[in-house]
Amino acid sequence: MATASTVDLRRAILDAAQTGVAERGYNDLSMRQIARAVGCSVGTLYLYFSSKDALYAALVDEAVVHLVDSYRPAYGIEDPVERLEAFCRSYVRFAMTYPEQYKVMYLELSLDPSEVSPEAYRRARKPLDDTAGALAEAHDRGLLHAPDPKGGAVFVWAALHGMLSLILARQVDPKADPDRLVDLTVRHTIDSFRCPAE
Amino acid sequence: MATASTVDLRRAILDAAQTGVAERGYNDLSMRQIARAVGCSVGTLYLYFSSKDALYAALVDEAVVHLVDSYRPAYGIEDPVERLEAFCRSYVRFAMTYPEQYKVMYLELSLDPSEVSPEAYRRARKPLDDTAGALAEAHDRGLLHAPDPKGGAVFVWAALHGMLSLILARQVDPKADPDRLVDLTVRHTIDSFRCPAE
DNA sequence: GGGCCCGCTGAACGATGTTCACCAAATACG
DNA sequence: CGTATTTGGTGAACATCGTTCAGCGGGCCC
Repeated sequence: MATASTVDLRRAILDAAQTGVAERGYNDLSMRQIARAVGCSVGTLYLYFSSKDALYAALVDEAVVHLVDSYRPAYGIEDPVERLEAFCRSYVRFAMTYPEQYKVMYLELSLDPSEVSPEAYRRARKPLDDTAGALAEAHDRGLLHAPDPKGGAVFVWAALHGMLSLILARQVDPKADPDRLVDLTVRHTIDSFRCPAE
Repeated sequence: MATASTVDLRRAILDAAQTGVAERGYNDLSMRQIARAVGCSVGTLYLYFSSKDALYAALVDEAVVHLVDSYRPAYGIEDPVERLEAFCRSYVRFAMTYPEQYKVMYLELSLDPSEVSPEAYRRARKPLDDTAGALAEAHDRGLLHAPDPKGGAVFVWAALHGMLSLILARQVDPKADPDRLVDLTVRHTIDSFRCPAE
């Protein structure tokens, strides 16, 4: 139980940081607040994470795992276009459901990229590879026109991420319904591969 | 010359903040550093700007003016599709040339939206309206298929902004050439309005 | 010339992330 | 069993941050 309590402490720190970030955002969440929520001292946090950014990076790690997990049901879809759409909807649903994690992952500029672990970086690229795979399959079957699946996947990512970040940063017209906007974006993005114009 | 020196001081503060943000980014630029660069005291900064965020918002104001100005040459282009492409290229060129201003404008989440002035907000929407106008004109002439120009313009914005923010946040593969990526994005985005599939 | 006002100062305040000398309990060893 | 060592945790202290405010000096009006 001795070692169990230490691993539980690490878990407790992550949980407290998680809820704190969700409530107050990264910048307005201090290490002292986390320590108080956990019930330990500030110095203890640095026994488990080398810095606030490192703790943040660990949060990103877990968020990425959740995102990748949410892709799993879509793997069973046989039609590559429908699978692609399912990927897109998983992505936007994740961003809309866990906006703070999403901001942490892709929006927060203060996070030093060297802080995120290489495994996390590799994991984070899986959704992109899956998207490229669906695009390639759809192209081969003549369902979509995507001669460059890798570049196409980056475009899909950029389009979805762009709309999501505009919404999350409250840059778009507040009168517009966010869900409708992302829905239009998903459809328009997929439709953009339907024409052979490119 | 008395009043001239005060207005020059405001100008000097803005310039120092500008270069400081470009060199170090917003978070790592302190008011004391700005004051030292200007050659005045910290307190003086607060005589001209009520807070660091307000100073930041003034920087955003000027960046928006520059962005809108960069759109001007494109107004002369008669063909709406070419005009639309010119708008897109102005947008991405601005973001790639002044990445810190661009981050300030659309990426920085810590900036309270209430801090940016209403005029700046209105100005910032002009590029969006111009894009929607070009889309509507192209649709009417049968050159593009954009039955919802306003929504289409938001999509264009989101696609460009998405790719730009991914590049600026160093999320995309560093091996890829950024200029080629944005070029592909611009073309693919415009082409997405070429097919009547939607 | 004396009073006033205005632009400016910089020390001070609370809060931040981070470090480090200390400590207590548990484990290892003779 | 007693002592030494390691382990995990503490919280005061440090530098720095954004922000405030009592005070200062020099030009303007009466």
